[in-house]
Amino acid sequence: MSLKHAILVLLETEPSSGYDLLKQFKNSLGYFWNAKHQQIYQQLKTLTKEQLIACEPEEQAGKPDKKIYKITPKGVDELRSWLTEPVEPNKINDSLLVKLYGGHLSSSNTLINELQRHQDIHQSTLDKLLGIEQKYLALSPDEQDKFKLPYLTLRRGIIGEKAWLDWSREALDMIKK
Amino acid sequence: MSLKHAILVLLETEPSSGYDLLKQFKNSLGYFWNAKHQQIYQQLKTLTKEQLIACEPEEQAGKPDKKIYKITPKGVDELRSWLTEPVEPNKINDSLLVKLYGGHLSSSNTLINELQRHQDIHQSTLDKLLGIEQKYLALSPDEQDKFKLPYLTLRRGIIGEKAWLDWSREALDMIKK
DNA sequence: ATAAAATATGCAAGTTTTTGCATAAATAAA
DNA sequence: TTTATTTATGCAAAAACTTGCATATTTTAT
Repeated sequence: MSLKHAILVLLETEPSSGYDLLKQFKNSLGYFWNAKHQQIYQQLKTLTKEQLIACEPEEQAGKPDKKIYKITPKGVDELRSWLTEPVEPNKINDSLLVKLYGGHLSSSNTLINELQRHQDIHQSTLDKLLGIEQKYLALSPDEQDKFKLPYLTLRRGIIGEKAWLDWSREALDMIKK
Repeated sequence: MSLKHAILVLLETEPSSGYDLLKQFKNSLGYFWNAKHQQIYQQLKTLTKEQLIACEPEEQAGKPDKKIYKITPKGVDELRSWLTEPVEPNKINDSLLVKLYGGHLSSSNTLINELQRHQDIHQSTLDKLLGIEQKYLALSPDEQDKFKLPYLTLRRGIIGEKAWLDWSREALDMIKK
């Protein structure tokens, strides 16, 4: 339900194409929002119909044309109003934990391999986020202040990934023992 | 897609009714799986059709009748095979972080209240999980070993909630400053 | 005594998300 | 130089999930 608002928030910061949004989710914001390209394009269509965003085509040298979307005043109103409403805490559905929970039907090697595979993924996500943090910390105090809130969300990603890795080390130790 | 497997895993441990499963998700397993009652009842119907589970009605004194589902041998096969396949890392869609990211359109008081509201929820989830952990730690070494894997998933819940609370304290400090 | 919450299940309709297919040019890698 | 990846968008169908409604008894709280 709030892919809608995730998109509005991003477009409020900067007009973007569907593909731009996709890349943002994939490359930097994946620790708090994920969506497939079809979902994004569909939602952009819906939001355009609702007049919360507007589209302007942009020609590009060489590359295929982009459709740049920007938020409308009506969209900003909608966003402001959504921001005042309470949101539900995040719903978690974690297949890996389901696997572990039922892991006695599997071999410990299978479990260990799967855990290590996920560990690698989380480690590289953490590295990426720490890289982004370094860029933030290199900004002037003024600019840091400007991006304070996005930075807080980045911190959530970093702390969350570190916790995941702490847990996975504990888990591997316990399974191996 | 793996509500199916979440249910199979739980039924493999213990035959249950839809309502039992719902309570398990709500009361103890919510840190790794969440589902509404309609979703569970629908899935139980589907799984019965696929003959992965079977249903036996149970009369209860006083209370409405229960339908107790148990996993079939075919269901165990399906589960075993699923357990060997890699799963995707957990997809995260966190509306609270979307709100924070776009929080400059809102007042810091609104943000602070919302954060504190979530903090309370997470704190009480953590307390609940720590309570469950105490019960586990009071078991005999033999029994502890038997429930080692479910315990690992509980640890994930505990570590995850603690990390969330650490982050939220940091976030509140930064917003208030 | 009455109201609310918990126990227990389900249909129907709607919304959201995923999967499969499809196109097309540019750039980077083998 | 051929192949794979990246850039860029979209339709249609299927699957998954949510919301609204509906019922009926029991237990707990006021």
